[in-house]
Order: sequence, then structure tokens, then C-alpha cells
Amino acid sequence: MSLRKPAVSESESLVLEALWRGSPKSAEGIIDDVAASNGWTAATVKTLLNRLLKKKAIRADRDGRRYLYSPLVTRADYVQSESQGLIDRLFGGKVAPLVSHFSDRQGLSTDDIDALKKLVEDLENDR
Amino acid sequence: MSLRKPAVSESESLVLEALWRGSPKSAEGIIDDVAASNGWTAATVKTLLNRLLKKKAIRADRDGRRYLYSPLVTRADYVQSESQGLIDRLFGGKVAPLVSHFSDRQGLSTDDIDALKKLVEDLENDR
DNA sequence: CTTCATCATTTACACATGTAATCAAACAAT
DNA sequence: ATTGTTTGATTACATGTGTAAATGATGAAG
Repeated sequence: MSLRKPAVSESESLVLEALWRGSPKSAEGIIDDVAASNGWTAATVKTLLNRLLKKKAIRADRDGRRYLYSPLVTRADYVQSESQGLIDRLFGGKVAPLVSHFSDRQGLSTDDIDALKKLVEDLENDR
Repeated sequence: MSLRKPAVSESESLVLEALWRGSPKSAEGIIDDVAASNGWTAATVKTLLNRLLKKKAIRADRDGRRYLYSPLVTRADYVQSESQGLIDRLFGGKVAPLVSHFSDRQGLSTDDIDALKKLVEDLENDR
């Protein structure tokens, strides 16, 4: 059994991104970082912080009058569960079909292709 | 301006998958296909069909007493918007970083690696 | 001490989603 | 024509999410 961690919503993830960019941060710092750019008021960010706390996705440590917030989940873990979920749901759990899909759909820039090429080479070498 | 198509939810997408597997299908056919396997009652599937109709993601054509349902969105389009969304949100819009992430995380089977290698070769050739 | 400003905590509210039961229409069987 | 069955349409209800305002607590200023 897997002690399901309650899923982080998309808006919440934008707040987390701010913390992954640098932490700990005060509420104000986070607001400065994400409110304007997402068209949110300070109140909205506060709500999201509280929801993240409830979900144990972040931590708050008192610092005088205010709190400093830090992520409890790593970005890598978050990215992992999100991408694994999508790949399982839509591509039978394999990465290659996703890449293939993008390649069919002209979703690959030459930069992207070069990066993929290098990745595959490295995978070869480590084999 | 982009005439946003209301997003198809995950449960709804499972009903769509049944139609992508073969269409048109009657409600009963769809129920047989997806209800048991998802632990849903027939009523639940009916609801999902109606929501998909509201969202114009499927079409219903009368056939005597019942309807036959067909998808209006292609699986490729659905897959596209889902994957593009994830790649934009989490990987700066590039596919390679996603692959890299999976490779770091041991998320690539040898099959997957072989498939990727072939894909990259083909991309090279078409270049 | 009283008042103001600053945060954080609570409450709010509409819409989406998962899940389903109930109601209604239309045809089939008596 | 009445009744029962099948299937679609309507309604329900809890929880999640986006968005935010109202309230409460706590320290700063006077």
C-alpha cells in the first residue's frame, strides 16, 4: 500500500516552482515572484501556500513575525510522478512512443533533435 | 483568439479511449467496454457520455431507440494537447529534457533505448 | 496601553470532477 | 390501451480547484 500523497494541483505547482527556484522564502517573497506573473492577488497565493502545507508538500518555519517556506517534495519527484502518469496513460509506459509522437507532429526543433542525439549516444556509451 | 475546447477530464478520456478503439458504439457497448474495468456503474458511464457530448468531444447519432456514439476529437489531438501541456509546464517546451529526466531516473528500458536510437537515426536521415 | 499595520488563518463561492440515483420517454409485450 | 423494460436526460452530492475576501493575531509605533 502506498501512503498516497495528495496530488499537487497545477496552480499549487506554480508556487512550488518558486520555492524550487530558491528556498526558504517568505510569503511576501513568493508573492512577489508568482502573483503578478500569474495574475493572482496576494490572497490567492496565501491560499495556495496553505493548501500546500495541508498536503505536506511544503514546510513553514517561523522566523520572527513571519514564516519561511520550503519545499518538502523535490522537483524531480514531482516531475517524475507527473510525467510517469502521462506516459503510462497515453503511451503504454514507454518514452519512445512519446518522442515518436512529437516527431510526427513536428514538435521537435533541431536543437531538440541534437540534444536527443547526444542523449542516445551517451546511453550507448554507458551501456 | 482560440475558441478553447473545454478540457476532457481523465475519466472522460477513458470513455473516449473506448471510442478510439472502435466507433460508432452504443452506450451499452461502451459500458461493456469500460464500466467493469474501471469499477463504474452503467450510470456513471452515461454521465461521462453526456459530459463529453456537452463538450463536443463526441457525437451521438440516433439509431432506432438508441444512439451510436463517435469521437469528434482524434486521439492524436488529445495526446498532443496533453503531452504538449506537460512538456511546456515541466520541461520548457522541449522533449529532450523529458527523455533526459527519464534516463536519469532509470525510466528507460533497453527496448525503449533501442527505439529511441532508431528514432534519432531516422530523424538524421530525413534531415 | 491603544492603535495601526502586517501576516496568517478561516471562510467563501463558483465551477469541475467523480460517482451515481432518479426521472422520463419510447417502444415491446400483453 | 396498460404495463413493463430499455435507454437517455435530469438531478444529486461530496470533494477538489481557482480565486479571493474577511477575520484574527501579533508585533511596531505612538
